[in-house]
Amino acid sequence: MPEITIKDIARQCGVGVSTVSRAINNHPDINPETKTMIMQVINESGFVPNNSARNLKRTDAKCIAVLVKGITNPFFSNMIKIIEEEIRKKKYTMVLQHVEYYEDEVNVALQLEKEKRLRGVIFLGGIFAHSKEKLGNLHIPYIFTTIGSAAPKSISKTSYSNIAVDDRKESYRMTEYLIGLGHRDIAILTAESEFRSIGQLRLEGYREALKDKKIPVKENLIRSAIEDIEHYSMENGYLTTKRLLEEKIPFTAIYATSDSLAVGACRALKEAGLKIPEDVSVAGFDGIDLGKYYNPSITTMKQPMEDMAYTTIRLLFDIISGKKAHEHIVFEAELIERESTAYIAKGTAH
Amino acid sequence: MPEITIKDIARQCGVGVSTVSRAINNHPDINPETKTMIMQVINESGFVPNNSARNLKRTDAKCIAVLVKGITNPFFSNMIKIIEEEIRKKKYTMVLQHVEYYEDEVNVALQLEKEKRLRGVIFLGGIFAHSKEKLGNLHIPYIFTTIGSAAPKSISKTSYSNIAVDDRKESYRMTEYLIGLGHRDIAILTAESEFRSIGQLRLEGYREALKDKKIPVKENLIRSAIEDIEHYSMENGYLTTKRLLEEKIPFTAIYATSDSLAVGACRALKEAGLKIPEDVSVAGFDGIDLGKYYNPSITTMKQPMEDMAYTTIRLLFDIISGKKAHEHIVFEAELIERESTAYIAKGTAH
DNA sequence: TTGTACGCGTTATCAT
DNA sequence: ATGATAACGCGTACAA
Repeated sequence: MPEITIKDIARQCGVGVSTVSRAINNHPDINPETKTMIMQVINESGFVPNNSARNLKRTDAKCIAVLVKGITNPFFSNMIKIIEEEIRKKKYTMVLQHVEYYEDEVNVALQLEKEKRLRGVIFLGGIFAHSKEKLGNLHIPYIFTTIGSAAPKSISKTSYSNIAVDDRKESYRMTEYLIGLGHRDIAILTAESEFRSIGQLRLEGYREALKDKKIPVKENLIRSAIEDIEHYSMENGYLTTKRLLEEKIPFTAIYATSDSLAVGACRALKEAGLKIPEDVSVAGFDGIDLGKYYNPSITTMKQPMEDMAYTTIRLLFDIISGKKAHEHIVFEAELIERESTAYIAKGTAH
Repeated sequence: MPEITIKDIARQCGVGVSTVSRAINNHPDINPETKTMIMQVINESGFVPNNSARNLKRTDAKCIAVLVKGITNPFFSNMIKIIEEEIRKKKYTMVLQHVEYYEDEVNVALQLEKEKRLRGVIFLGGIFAHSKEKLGNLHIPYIFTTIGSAAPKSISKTSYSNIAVDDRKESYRMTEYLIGLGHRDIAILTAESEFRSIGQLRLEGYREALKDKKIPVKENLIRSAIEDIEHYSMENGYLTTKRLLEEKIPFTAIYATSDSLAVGACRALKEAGLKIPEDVSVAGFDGIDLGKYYNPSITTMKQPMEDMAYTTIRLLFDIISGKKAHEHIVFEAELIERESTAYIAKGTAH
């Protein structure tokens, strides 16, 4: 198949390649007539400039990469939309890449930096477990958003930005809230066992809250998600809760560390003939849309996704333009009480 | 910042660039010792080959592009996972791109074909409304999956593959099912007004079924999704249903043309004090996980996503290797009866 | 087994 | 306003 290039167009138009290039790239120094003529020929021929060659040569790519850890997380969808829109407004382009759980997002960023002449990188999700050396090779500004905020101390805080809620604290608050409703046997559905992962931070918050309230932590109420299936999924919440019920360990509330897990938990409870919140209270985390529309609607700790998204992209642009230095911003989450939680009914324990 | 290139590595190692290239690309003609030496230097230096330059030179990219229309559709997530896995198994790489609703996915494919030396393209979602000329410029095999199956006649069926359910027929079946339950006033929640879109095909099936059963179509029971928000979203189902209720048009069933819409509808009904399915039956379409975990679980027309995904990627590889010609496969959907639908209660109409 | 030199398609520089 | 030409970083004949 004969790949059609800028040279072919130039020949067909009887002009030099530079003129064609000028036409394509909206350069000022070109006769409008020549330009329309060239554009016409291009449209007819179906010529598409080779992006690899462009990126190879170009100095000003005006491109920002967004790397998302995991693909099925609905939590990020809205954030990405906002970020994309802002990037478009600035006449930049965005390259969105999903990174598998086992892939190293920094490697991907390193690649993209060279390939696309990136101006900045946004990491969405994942764990901050990157070596200083590797990050040192990333010569452009990068921001971690929605990532367990505790980064290794060896990495200078001035070399990157971080935007997240305080997962430990907010998890503490949610646990405290459930305790306040009279619950003492609170099962927690958690995912991710990696050190400093969001899952672990939330678990720590739970432990601390119980400890502070002098409620003994029952290890058999701490349930890790099943490994082989998507961690933060409804299915995982469902299966984990089912197992919990089968083991007949008494509890009066379930604190799921994500709303998807909470949904699955609700279903399992319902199938077991338990009423929410009369028999069992269920709380989630994140504040995705679904929680609002679920039945019962689900009490959750809502992360200010829109705010976080806007802040992320604006901060990145400010850093790129030299207006700001790196920042580490902690957002407050909002406890939204909905139908799925209530005061404990006396004498019940399932 | 001094971009480090293959030349720097070569100089540092005291070898020629080709030797470094051979080391990077696992070529056979290289002394193992030289290779390890070079790789060591590379690792220390943090050198990352420039992908643009590579793609520019390379002839055998072994890369397949997956273009997804719209980003927040959970329906595609599972399909993408399967496709990605199969691609990995074949030692190919996958490039996943989300295409906005207003963007032209064929343009994106055209770009990528040149940029990444693609071997094939998979289009997920969207509408088949592409000009013959443009598609003619795509010199590699491409498959449309989950796209309204009625393509313009001007395009030869031998030039592309298509994998989908028969949206009109399956929509007909769903409507028929609801009619079979005794419903006559069936509101339909639909999205997309574009000709030949999935939304329109499903609407056509609805109309036909009513017509065949001699039930007059009430135009005010046909509700289009609100334009400015995500079409197939829970929010849209919720708001649309709310409006429907406010208008006090009597109906005993809602057929939502996607499960997300159905979820929103359920919530709106519940808030209005209506019971599902006692007062109103609700049916969805697609068969996403959520329908199973929702409360009530939602009757749906399940598309065989896994099958469709496997078939798509296998067919593509067969076409690439010359084993097969293009195919047009229609899958059967499966009507899954769940808790949200039931026989009509006599004398009720809301 | 290794090194030299050319070219991939484009943009930028410098003439004209 | 336009054209010739030198890079961009890499892979690969081809020569050594």
